[in-house]
Amino acid sequence: MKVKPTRRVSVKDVAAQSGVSFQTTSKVLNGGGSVSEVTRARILQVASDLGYVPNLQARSLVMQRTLTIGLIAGDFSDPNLSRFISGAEQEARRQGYSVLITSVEREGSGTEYALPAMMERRVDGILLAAPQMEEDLALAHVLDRTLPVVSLYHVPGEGVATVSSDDEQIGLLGTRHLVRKGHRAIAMIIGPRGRQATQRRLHGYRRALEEAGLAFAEDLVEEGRGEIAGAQAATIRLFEQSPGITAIFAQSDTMGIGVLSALHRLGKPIPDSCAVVGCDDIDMAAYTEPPLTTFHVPLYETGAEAMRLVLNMIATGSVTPRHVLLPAHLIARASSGGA
Amino acid sequence: MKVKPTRRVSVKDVAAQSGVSFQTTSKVLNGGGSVSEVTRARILQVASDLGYVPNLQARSLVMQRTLTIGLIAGDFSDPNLSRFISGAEQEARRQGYSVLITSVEREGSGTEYALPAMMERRVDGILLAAPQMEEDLALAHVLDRTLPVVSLYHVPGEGVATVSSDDEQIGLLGTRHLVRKGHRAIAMIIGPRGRQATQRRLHGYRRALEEAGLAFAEDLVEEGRGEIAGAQAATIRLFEQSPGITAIFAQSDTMGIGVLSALHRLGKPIPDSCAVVGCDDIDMAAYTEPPLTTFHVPLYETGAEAMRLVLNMIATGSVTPRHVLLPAHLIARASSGGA
DNA sequence: CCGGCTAAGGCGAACGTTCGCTGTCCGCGC
DNA sequence: GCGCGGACAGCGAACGTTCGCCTTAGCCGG
Repeated sequence: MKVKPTRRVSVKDVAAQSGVSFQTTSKVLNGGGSVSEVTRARILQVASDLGYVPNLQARSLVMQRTLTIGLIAGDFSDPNLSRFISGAEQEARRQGYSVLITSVEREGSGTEYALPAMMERRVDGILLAAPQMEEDLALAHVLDRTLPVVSLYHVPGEGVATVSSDDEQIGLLGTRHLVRKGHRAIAMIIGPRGRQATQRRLHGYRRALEEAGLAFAEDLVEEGRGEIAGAQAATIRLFEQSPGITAIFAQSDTMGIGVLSALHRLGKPIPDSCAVVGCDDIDMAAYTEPPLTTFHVPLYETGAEAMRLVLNMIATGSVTPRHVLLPAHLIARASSGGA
Repeated sequence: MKVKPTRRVSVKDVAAQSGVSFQTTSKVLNGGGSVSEVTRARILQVASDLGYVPNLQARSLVMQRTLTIGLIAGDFSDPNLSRFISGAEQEARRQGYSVLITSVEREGSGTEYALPAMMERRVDGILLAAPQMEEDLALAHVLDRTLPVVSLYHVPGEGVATVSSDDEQIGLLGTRHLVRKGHRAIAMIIGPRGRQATQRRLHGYRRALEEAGLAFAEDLVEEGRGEIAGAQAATIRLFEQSPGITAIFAQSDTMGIGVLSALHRLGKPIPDSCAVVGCDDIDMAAYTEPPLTTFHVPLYETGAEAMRLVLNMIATGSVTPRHVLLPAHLIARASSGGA
C-alpha cells in the first residue's frame, strides 16, 4: 500500500541533472559519438544515481527491431517442449534477445490469435513449435511477410526453415536394434498419424523391416495418441491382433511407459517375452522397471539450434529456408535386452 | 531469397489511402471518437486491404503500459514448471496480455540480468518462478519499484505477493495417511534444505508424527536433491541408517520414482515391505510399478491464479501483497496400500 | 437572419529513443 | 595572424501511436 510510481526516469531526466542535452546523454549511454571523458563520467554517474533504465520500447521504435523472438507453442505443459524452450531461451539470451511466448489452443487459433499477437508486438523472428499447425495453410502468409521463421515441425509450402531430429533414422536404427536382438515380429506404436514425424519414423521402421527381409503388416502398427493411457490400450490391442509379437517400438518414452505398464498387466516379462524401445530419453526412462531403451533426442540442442538459425537469418537478412536435421542416438537398456 | 520488406504499413499509410488525417484513422481503429459511418467503413476497408497491423511498441510508449508480463523462471526444463507456465500463459492471453520469459542460470544472475531485461522492456508486472532467488536480497529493490510482482516461492522481505500450494498440509496429510496405514517408522526424502517449501512440508510431517505420538528423528530425513538419482541414493542411505523403516514420503514424484527404483533394487516389495508416497501428481505417477500414491498439486491453477493476481494488482493499482494458498489433495494408490 | 449547438474531423503535442547534421571553440601550422 | 581541422556538444527530425482541444460546417430555434 505505497505511493504511486514517481514516473520512470528517462534520458531527459539524466540530461537535465547533468546539464547536457538529452542527445548527448544518449550518445554516452550507447558508447557512440565523441564526448569528453569528464562529461561522460558525470553522465554515467548521474544515470546510475537516478537508477536510469533505458526504454527498449522507444528504442525499438526508431531502430525498427525489438530484439525479441516470438515462440508459438502447441502446449506448454508438454515436458519435451520444455527442454526445447530451455535451449531456445538460453541461446536467445546469450545473443541479447528476449523470448515472447504464446500458445495455440484449438486447431487454427494460431493464425487467429497467436500470429497477430506476435506481429503487433513486432517480434524480429518466430519459432514455431506447434505440431497442430502442420497443416495450417493460412500460416503460409507468414512467409510472405519476410519475417524469419523457424519451425520444429513441417509447415505447408517450402518457405519456412525447420530444425528437427532425424526421424527416419530413429525409426530405422531402433528397428534394426530389435532385429539384431533376434526379433521378427516387431510392432510400432505411433503418435498422431497426420504428423510428419510419425510418418518418417514409420518409414524408417519399414525400411529396417525390408532390410531384414521381414514383411510390413498394418496389424503391427497402432496409434498411442502420444499418451501413456493411449499406448497402454494400443499394446493390449496389438496382442489381441497378433499374439506372436516379441518387440514393441514406441514412438515416445511416454508411450513406452504405457507399453511397459500394459506388459506388466498382461504378465509378460520384459524383455524376455517382449522387448520395448521408446524414444526421447526423458529423465525417467533410465528408472523405469526395467530401464527403458530409448533414443536420445537432442531437444535442448534443437531449441538452441532453431534459435541460432532464426537469429542468423535476422542478422544476415537471408530468407532462404534451411532444413537442419539433428542426429539422435540409441541408448540401449534392459527393456530391449541391453547393449 | 526474396525482396526485402516493403516497410510495414502504419496508420499514416492507411490515412493517406483513405484521404483522412492519421489521427482520425487512429480513432476509428480504436473505436473511439465520433466519425461518420461512411468514413469509418472506408478506413476499415483500407486498413484491411493494406494489411495494417497496429504497432504495440508505439502504443505502449504513449499508453505507458506494454500489456506484457515478465516470467522469470529458474529452469524451463522442469516439467512441473511447465504446467505452471501453461496456466499462467493461458490466463494472460485470456486477458489480452503477453508473456515474456527469461531464466536465471546461476544463483544471483537474476538481479544481474533477468530483472534489468524485464525492466528495460517495461513489463507491467512480473511472475517469479525461480526457487534459487528465495534468498536473493537484491531482489527486494523490485518491490521498491512499485512493480506488481507475484512469486511462486518465498521472497525476502514481506513486499511480494505469493501463490503456492499448502505445503504444510501436504506434509501433514501425507504422513497421517501413512500413520493410518499402521506405519510407525516413516522417513521423508526432502528437496533442497534451504527452500521454504521443503521446510513447510517437513514441518507438516513433524506435526503428524507428534499427533501420532511418534518421535521425530533426524536419521529419518534425507536429502534427495529433487532428482531421481539423488532420491535413489537417499533411500539406500536411509535403510543403512534405519533398517526398520516401513514407509517413505518423498517430497516430489520425481524423487518418489527414485525411491521406487531403489526399493526394487533392494528387493523390498512395495508396499508390503515399504510404502511410498510422492507429491505433485505427474502424469507418470499413475503408471509406475506399483502406481504411486501422491498429492495432486494444482500447478496449472497456480499459474493461472498467480497471473490473475498480478493482473488484478495492475488493474487496481494495489500493491498490497496477498498470499494465496491453494489446497492439494491426496491420491491414494497401490504404493501405499491404496485408499 | 442570427446565435449557438453538435457532429465530423484536423491539429499539435507527447511518449523515449537514435541519428545525422550544424555549430562553436580551441590549438596548430604556415 | 589567418585559416583549417578536430573535438565536443546541441539541435531537429523521425519512429508509430494516443489524446485533448480546436476548427469547420450544417442545422435548428427564436
